[in-house]
Amino acid sequence: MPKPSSSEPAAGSREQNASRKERRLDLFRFVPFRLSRLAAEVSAALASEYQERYGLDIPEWRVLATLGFRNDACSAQYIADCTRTHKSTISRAVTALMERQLVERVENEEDRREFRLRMTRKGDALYEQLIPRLLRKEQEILSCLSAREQKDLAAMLGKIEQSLDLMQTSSEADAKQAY
Amino acid sequence: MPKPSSSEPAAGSREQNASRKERRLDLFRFVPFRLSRLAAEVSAALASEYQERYGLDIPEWRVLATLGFRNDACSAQYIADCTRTHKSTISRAVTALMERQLVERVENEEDRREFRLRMTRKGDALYEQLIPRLLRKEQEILSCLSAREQKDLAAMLGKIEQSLDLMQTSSEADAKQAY
DNA sequence: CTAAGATAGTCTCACTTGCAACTATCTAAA
DNA sequence: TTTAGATAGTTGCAAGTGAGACTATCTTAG
Repeated sequence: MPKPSSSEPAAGSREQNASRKERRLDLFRFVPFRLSRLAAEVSAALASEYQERYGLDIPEWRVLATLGFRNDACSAQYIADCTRTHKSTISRAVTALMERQLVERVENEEDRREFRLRMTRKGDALYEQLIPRLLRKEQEILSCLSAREQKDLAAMLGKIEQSLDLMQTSSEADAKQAY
Repeated sequence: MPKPSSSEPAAGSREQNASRKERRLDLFRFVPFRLSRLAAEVSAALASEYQERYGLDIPEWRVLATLGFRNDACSAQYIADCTRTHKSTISRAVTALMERQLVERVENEEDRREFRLRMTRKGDALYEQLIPRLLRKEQEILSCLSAREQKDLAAMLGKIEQSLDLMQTSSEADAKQAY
């Protein structure tokens, strides 16, 4: 990966450098870009586990991950909210998973608009095979950090996540309060 | 955002909980997922700046960011490598930016396969308007962290980035060594 | 009870983007 | 020099995804 040289060849006085500080932006130090690129690379690193080996795409994996972590069945909308994935994407993922008989759904007698989703035995088996691989991969990626750093990183991600939640629009906040 | 309850209702002995630790995965504690979601949200938060206000999409912004940080012109391929964006995506972004006369390109006499790209005066003006807004937004997002934490976060991102580089395939590593 | 509005899930459409083929050009080796 | 392979950039195509319309159902206000 090439990196634009940070040592700019004598292109101005120190005074200009000071003002440039606000007028130029080093993409490689810009946290939003770094996050986006890092997330893409980490996703790609994990894809080999759930895509190549198990034929799952990201939305499908998110459905399984949500169902697998919960003991009880839940609705597609709930999964969409949890994972911040559009409901149409979740709908397609659920359809694909049902065709592969990894997930099943039953009508909810109390609210017949929604379905209760849960993993089948087959889905459970796949899930239990997949999870250790993913956790191992995660550890592999984080192994460059000490245990202390990993904990700190998790805490900082948490703070930013929380802060972003607060920055959401009120309509989204209302939607969330429904839970 | 609903969060699956972490306090699982007495579903097994302590022994089972210990083994479950490896068989279940809490999406909300799974760093790859958190990164992906966080990156998406941060991107969305920035989009209002460069999309709504300046009509730029992400690839276009990445082209401008790379050109703006460098003093000299560079090739489309270089931008693709820097930003880890596919060359076809960069190609389309450059076309759009040229149509808006924000970027211009000149033939490279030394290698007539490639073009040297640089911002026009108009592109520079837009860039200088945009950058302070984006930096302010970044600070806003990171303001929930102390200066110390921000520095630590940057350092940790750096470590993971570096570690992922090492995890790449040899063909990619070769490509990088060309620089 | 009825009507209006909210919500769950599906489906169509449009857009974005990666892949891969293609052209043009460069490089290296026979 | 010639030829094979690599590289820069463009473009057609296909897959994935979000927006929003739509149906069915639920909720609430009158």
